[in-house]
This record gives sequence, structure tokens and C-alpha cells, in this order.
Amino acid sequence: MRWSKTLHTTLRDEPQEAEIASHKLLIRAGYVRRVSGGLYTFTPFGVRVLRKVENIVREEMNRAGAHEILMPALQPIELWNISGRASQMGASMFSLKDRQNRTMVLGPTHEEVVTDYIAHEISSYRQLPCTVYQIQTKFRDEIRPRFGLMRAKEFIMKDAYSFDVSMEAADISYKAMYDAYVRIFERCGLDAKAVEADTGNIGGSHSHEFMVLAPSGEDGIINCSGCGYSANQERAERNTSGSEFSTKNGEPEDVPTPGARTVEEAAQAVGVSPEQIVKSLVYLADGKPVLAIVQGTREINECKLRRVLGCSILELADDETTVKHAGPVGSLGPAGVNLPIYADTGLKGARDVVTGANKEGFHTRHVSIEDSVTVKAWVDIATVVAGDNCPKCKEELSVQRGIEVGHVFKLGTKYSEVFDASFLSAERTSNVMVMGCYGIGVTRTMQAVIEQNFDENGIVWPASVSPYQVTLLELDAKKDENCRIVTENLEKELEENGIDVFVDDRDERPGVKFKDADLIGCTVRVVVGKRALEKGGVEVHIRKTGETRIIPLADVIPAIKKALAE
RNA sequence: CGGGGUGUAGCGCAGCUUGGCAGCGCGUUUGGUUCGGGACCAAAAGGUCAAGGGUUCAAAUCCCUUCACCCCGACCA
Repeated sequence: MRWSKTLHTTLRDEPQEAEIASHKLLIRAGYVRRVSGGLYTFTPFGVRVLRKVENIVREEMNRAGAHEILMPALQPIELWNISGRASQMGASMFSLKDRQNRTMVLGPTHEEVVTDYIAHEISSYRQLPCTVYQIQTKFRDEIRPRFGLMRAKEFIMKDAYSFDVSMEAADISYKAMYDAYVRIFERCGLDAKAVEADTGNIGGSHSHEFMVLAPSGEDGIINCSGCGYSANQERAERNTSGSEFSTKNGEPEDVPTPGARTVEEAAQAVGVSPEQIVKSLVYLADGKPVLAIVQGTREINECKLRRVLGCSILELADDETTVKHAGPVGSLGPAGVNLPIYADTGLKGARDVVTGANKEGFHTRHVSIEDSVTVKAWVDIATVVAGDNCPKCKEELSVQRGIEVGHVFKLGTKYSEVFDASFLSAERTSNVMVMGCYGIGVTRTMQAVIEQNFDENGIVWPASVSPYQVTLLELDAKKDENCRIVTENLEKELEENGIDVFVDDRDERPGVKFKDADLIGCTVRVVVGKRALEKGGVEVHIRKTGETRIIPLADVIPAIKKALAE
């Protein structure tokens, strides 16, 4: 392809809408154009990269034995009523009516459709195991789309679903997908790592997220250098056996703390450190109020709390509800409250702490949680932070940021039961299939590749997903007819050797061409110009390393092949 | 949904406080000079100043309403 024949444009200025490097570069280099919040047009260059990522995913899925299918993006709401997720997904699902006034949704995911499909298709254990996948557009009405393709309202996802005769068999399918994911991200040039993850409203017992480490990532990842434990901050646990509290404990005593609403203010008013405050919060678990308590300097982790409560909707109660069931906001305490109380395990053995007195403007000091509070359950509900101890080996934990590019779930029978996806076993009994589901955000992965591969001049594409493997700059074309001929021949030769090449044949000054080539970021840059031709060759430059060499014309193809293979 | 901010040429922005001809840089077009890391000179095209309403002799500018977008938070396979 020649630049003069394309509609490709680059931007000199940074787009005002973009925050992170990969988003700025996607726009500046001309890979995507914003249509509206969270919606993007992929330019011809953008599509080329996208297709390369998709094909890597497709090849690895096929290699893992999965079968490609294509399901509709538009789905009848009935399927979602069957699974019960219509209400659960709620506002995050785009919904519309057809002219018959039937409610349709734009699929945010496809567990319902695929389970319904497989339930009709498979009836015998002989047809199992079976894994199907598709690469398709998903829709989610994100509250706040951001970072370009990272969190968009419409995006491309690869979603795969496995069906097995038993839990044990499902583990094998899960492992096959897990391994395929490792290969996929590696082939995309990504440094990704698998971490234990929360299953969220999709359900299921066990899951791993594949994270691309990047400071701009939206997720926190907890790591243990001692044993390799790694988990999403949403789910990460900690060892609390070492918690130290005062051994002495005076008589509980109310002290006035007028106007103190935050932990900091309360600590100041009582004259203790914030660590000695116990924070109490009322939550509504599927509408039922509960009280959660945690050390004042810690955050309650709502994902973990939701898991231990086993509810689907968990929200912080508003002030009115809090006052009605417990006590005044700001002076809320666990003592004497008639609600199920869930105490963070970090508070076990806590003595001489300060809680709200459930009296406006008062806190109680010298409280022993175990003596004064009727705890329904001791549970790990605090968010793990750097410096906490590993739940497995007690080493100190650290935190990194990551971009979630893939997620694998052991689903169990949540969907197969309600959609009656059952089969007849060899023993002639009817059994429910055990499912797994596996997603990769394809468009997000494309942007994540940039987030991990750029420098001050632009994108640095790995060869596997570079829009063109080679950018060929034609310089001095007006001065020297020979430059044009060499460019033309080289273009032809590269194409004949199966190497994608993009020729910058614009009537531009060399500086412009160099800048654009760096910005666009193809893996190898070849310059045809008088300078090198006089030495009998062309210049071959590796974008990533910056290495430049003049290669004799006869040796160019092998030299490029070698560079692309590295 | 709460808080903050921004809407002016394709892109990036000034002008708004204190009302008085619609501006700058980049990009685009034409001509010329230049030509190995985002050139220079000259000329030109390109605008419903987000939309609607109001105040005023006069509104990009002041007031009201609406919309869009961005940021923080809540939320989120």
C-alpha cells in the first residue's frame, strides 16, 4: 500500500480528550477516530492491527480445539429472564423495542444465547467435551467510558464457552483455555500475568484474570514475592494472625466528639490514633441491612463482602436507612445494634479501641470488640493494601496496577441448569453440563499492546500485530529517478515474500516522513534515499532498538525477515 | 447519579472579567523557493462562537434553560 492512495492522516497535536499514552497515540497516529463517548471508528490502519490481534486469538482458539461460531448481538430479553440476569445487569445493558414492541437487548455477553444453543444441539455424552467461541461486538452502557478503547460502550470481544460432563472434565477445558491465553498474550508482545479474580455477577466458583501490567491500569493487583500468590485487589486476602492490639482494656466510656464524622476527626476528638478507631458501615444486601466493621484506617472491600454475604446486590445504605436501623451517621458503633454484624478478621482480639457510641456526637473508648459486640461472623472484608501479609506464606505483599485483558471462569452449572443443557450419560442418566466461560477484550488488548510498547516518538509495534511489518520511506524521489525505481522494486519484492509493506511516497520533506513513521510505529523502517544508494544499499532501521544499518540491495529481504523474526 | 470543568475553523487554543468588524498556531488549497528528523515566502478557502430563549441600539462576551464532551467519585464479567 502507498500512502498517496490512502486516506491516512496523523495529528501533530495531542488530542485534548485523551489521558493515557496509548489513547493519545491511537488517535495521533490515526488508528481510531472518536464518534462519541466510548464509540470509535477504526481507520484502515486500526482495522489492520485489530485483524492481526483477532487472528492470533483465532489461531490459538482453534489450536486449543475450540470451534468458531457467531451469535447475534441483538438478543431477546426472554433469555435474560430465564437466567435471572435481566434485573442483575440492569442499567448496564442496552435495551430496545422492536416494531412488535418486543424487548430486545444488545448483548453485553453471551452465556444465555450459547447455553440455549448448546442445550438444543447436544444430547449425548459422546458429543462432549465441546468448546465454542466467537469474536464479536459487545455492548455495555458503561457509566463512564474512558481511556479510548479500554472502556468503551461498544467493543470487540472473543468469548468462549466450554461444556463438559463433569467438574473434573471441566477443569481440563479450563486449563486448555488458560494455556491458550498465555500463548495469545505472549504472541501479541504483551507481558501479561494471571491473577486470582472475583467472579462478579457472572457467577461461578473460580476465575483468573489476565492482567497487563501498566501504571495506567484500572485494577489493583496484589503480589507476593515469597510464594508467587497473585490476586486482584477486589478479591485478595491477607493473613491477620499477626494483628497486635493492646492487652489492657479499661471500662468502656463515652466521650464527646461533637461534629466528628470521619475516622480522622473522631481520632482527633478522642485523642487516639486512627488505627484505634473501628469503622462501622451499614450495607443493604439484596435490600436487607447488615453492619460491617473494620479498622478505621482500612477500606471495606465490597466485592469480598458481597462474596461472604452471598448476595447479588450490595450497596451502602443511605443516611436515613442507617439511622433507622443503627445509629447516627458519624457516631455509629456496633455495640447494641440489632443487625447481623460482620467483623473484619483484622479486628479479632481488638481491645481498647474506639467505636461510635450510637449517640449523636459521642464515641466510646476502651471497647473490646469480642466482649461488647455480638459478632455474627468474623470475615475477611478489608481491602488488602501493600504491606499486608500474604495469606499463604505471610510474606509482605505489594501492589501493582494492571489492565484486565482476559478472564477465565469456571462457571459450574449456573446456566446449564436453567437452560436445561443436559445430556444422557453412558449410564443412561440425565446430567447437567458443567460450563466454563472465557473472555478476551480484543480491542482492549490492541490498546494494551500500545500501553506497553511506546516511546517518546510514538508506537513501537511488535511484529506480530504491526499494521504493516515494514514502512518504506521514499526519499529524494524528485532529485533521483533511481530512488523511485528502487522503492518500486523493493515494494514488489517484499510483497512477493509475504511481507506487508507501507510505502510513504508522499511529496513531503524527509523530516515529516521520519516523524510519521516513528509515530505510526511499524516494526521495521526501510529508507530509500540518495545517501544510502550511493553506498549501494538502503537503510534498515529497527523501530524498537533504534538500530540502523545500510544493507546492500541484494541482501535486504533476508535482513528484513531476520529483523521481523526477532 | 453527586462534585468540578469545557464547548469559538478539520485539530490545538486565545478572545468572555470590563458587550462594539471573528482571531492565533497547526492542517488544507494555489504559486514559488527548499529537501535526511514535523522548512520558508506569498496568496486563499474554511465559522449557526454547542442549541434555544432573554437583556441591550448592539451579545462569542451578561442572564436563564437545554444538550454534548472531559475530569474526580459512586458504579462496573
